[in-house]
Amino acid sequence: MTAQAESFMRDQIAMNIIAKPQSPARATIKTVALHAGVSVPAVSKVLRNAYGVSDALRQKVEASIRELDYRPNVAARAMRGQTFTIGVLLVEISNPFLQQIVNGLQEVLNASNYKTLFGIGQSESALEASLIENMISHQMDGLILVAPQIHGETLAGYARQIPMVVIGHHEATATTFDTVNSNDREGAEIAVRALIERGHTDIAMLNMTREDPDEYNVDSQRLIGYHNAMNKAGLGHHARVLHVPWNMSDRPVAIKALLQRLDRPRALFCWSDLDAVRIVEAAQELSIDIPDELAVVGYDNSSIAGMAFVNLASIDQSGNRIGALAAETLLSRIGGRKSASHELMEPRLEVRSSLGS
Amino acid sequence: MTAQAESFMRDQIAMNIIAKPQSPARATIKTVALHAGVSVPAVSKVLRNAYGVSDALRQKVEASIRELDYRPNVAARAMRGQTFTIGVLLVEISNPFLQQIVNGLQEVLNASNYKTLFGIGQSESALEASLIENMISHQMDGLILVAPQIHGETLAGYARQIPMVVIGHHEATATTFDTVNSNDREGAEIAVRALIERGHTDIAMLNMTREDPDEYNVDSQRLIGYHNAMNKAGLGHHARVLHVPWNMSDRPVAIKALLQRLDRPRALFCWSDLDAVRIVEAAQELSIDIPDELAVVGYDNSSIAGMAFVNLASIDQSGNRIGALAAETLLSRIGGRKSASHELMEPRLEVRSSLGS
DNA sequence: ATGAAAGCGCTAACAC
DNA sequence: GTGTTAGCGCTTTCAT
Repeated sequence: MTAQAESFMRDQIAMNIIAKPQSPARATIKTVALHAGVSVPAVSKVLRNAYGVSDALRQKVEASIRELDYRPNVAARAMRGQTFTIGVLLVEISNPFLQQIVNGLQEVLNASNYKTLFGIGQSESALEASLIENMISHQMDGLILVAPQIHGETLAGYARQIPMVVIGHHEATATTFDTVNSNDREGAEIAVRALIERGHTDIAMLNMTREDPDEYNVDSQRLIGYHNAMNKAGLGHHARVLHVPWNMSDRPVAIKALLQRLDRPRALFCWSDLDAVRIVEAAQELSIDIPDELAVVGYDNSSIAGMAFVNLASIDQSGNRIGALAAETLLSRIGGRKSASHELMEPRLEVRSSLGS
Repeated sequence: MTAQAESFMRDQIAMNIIAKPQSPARATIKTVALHAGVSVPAVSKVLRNAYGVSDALRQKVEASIRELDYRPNVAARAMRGQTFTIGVLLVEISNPFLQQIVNGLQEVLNASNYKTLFGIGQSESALEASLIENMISHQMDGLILVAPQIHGETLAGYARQIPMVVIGHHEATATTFDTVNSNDREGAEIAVRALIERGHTDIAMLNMTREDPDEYNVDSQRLIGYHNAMNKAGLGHHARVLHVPWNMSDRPVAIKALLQRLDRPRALFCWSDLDAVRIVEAAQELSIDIPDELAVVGYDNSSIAGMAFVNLASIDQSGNRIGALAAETLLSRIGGRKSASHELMEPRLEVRSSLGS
């Protein structure tokens, strides 16, 4: 083999090493334009159903798109126009109620032109903020925040940069973003009233613990509702709020300890089924009869509440509808609506044996 | 007021109307360069810690970045370099086991430079495919797919376009992407063996139903493990596989019907706690004693399995570790690793009363 | 060590 | 109706 031939071979091998792994370079709008024998902007117009394209041109372009299996590059689009991507920030994902909301969101969004990407905040506001900024930086077309742990002013700052709808944040005075909520104050009142109607007076609330509570949070609203109901019934002096540390692992233990206290209440309204179910479990282990020795009402009417061995009365806030409405609200805002929309859905009580009679 | 002054005022007002709503135009790399009195590429190099920047220049640029609160535009970056964004596709989110995986993933990814965005497939392969393509189109730096309902060949096609790790897909022969799995075959064998050791011979399996089963799916692997264990014990002729339609709403009803059949088995291995818990519930409603009349073993050792009123024996596959390992594997592949990595974690049985003795 | 110039894939403004 | 030109914010040669 001559020196030239050897050199040629080496080049061939090198080219293969470089060229092989990268698949047959994805088609761009340029490739399509070339293939269809038209200009690049012409293709762009077809893609966006823009005004002023002849049928003939559209046919040609669409044929080329199919043949080349072309799909527009979202990243490039992001620099000039829309990305057709909606960002959703979830506070966390273990609470089954949030899954209802996600289902409602997807139902509406998947039927639209938009794709949905989720960020999961792990209940940490710093992580939430960085995810929101990342979504804005990705030039997403709109944001839905679910129960964010972020202050109202900061949210308003984000809303100036991107169309935004917030779920689980009771700030009906916000002008730059929309909100969709369940009436958490009313939900709590319904629960406590149901206990009062059944003759209870020693009714405590088991609430979530937060480092930095905020009037806009759902748990603050439920707390207000609890106090309202107690006061209205003249039981204000009996009001008691219990807390357990917000830590997944030892939470069940802390909840059990609560029931072992001498001053255990006769009735309990829990901010979430997550805790209410643990109460039911602990009561069974401690041979405390529900509802005769302890009446319990939870919140969210999660699927486990309805199971035969739990039978937990609970406030139902139909997360599916909340999610679907939030998605529709965002789409209408992206569509150009400027005035803020603040929706409040009414919750209802799902009566079950833990409530007593 | 003079005509000129009036005109001037109108202009001012108009400018405000236009200028006010859009917030103080986000700083770009150009703004920073101007502010620091350096070139645009210089700023870019500082951002990427690139080689060859003097300390003096770095100081100046970093000061300007802080002062202007500059954050690079991911969309623009996507066109030339990295996005520092990882995409995760989840088959769905209601199964608590998937939440363990998400926790494991986030633990590793949040400690890295990468941000994580999730797609939720709603158990529909068409939606999954469109989400994956969207993520590729966003020029994400890598993908983690969790239990995708997509065929191996299609996955290989995606893997040619982006670094990829797949969880819950038993294709150890794949060369273009990595996999991380629990040994589902072994898990099923452990469960069935535990029942056999306790004297059972009439052991059925309750499996997931799929339109289009695939040897690579976890449920197929568990089915194989079930048959292996039965055959090894000489019980092959007793093997029976039960199914219920994969539909969230009437699934509990179908499961209850299963226990009302005359040929109800004496022991049951369930592909998931999701179904096993419903079995426990139905048994209680039908006054079928667990474990004396029906022994049950579930899969995933979800938190509900351990609750006092359920007490369900279950196979534990430590989703946290699977998620964390998958994230590490992806980072190493993004880092340049070319050879495929296929990890198999060993599951274990969590013994509880539903197993009998 | 630093900057000038080119270009990623797409869309918008304006000719023709 | 269609093509030409310019430019989004960033990274990457390649001079100097």
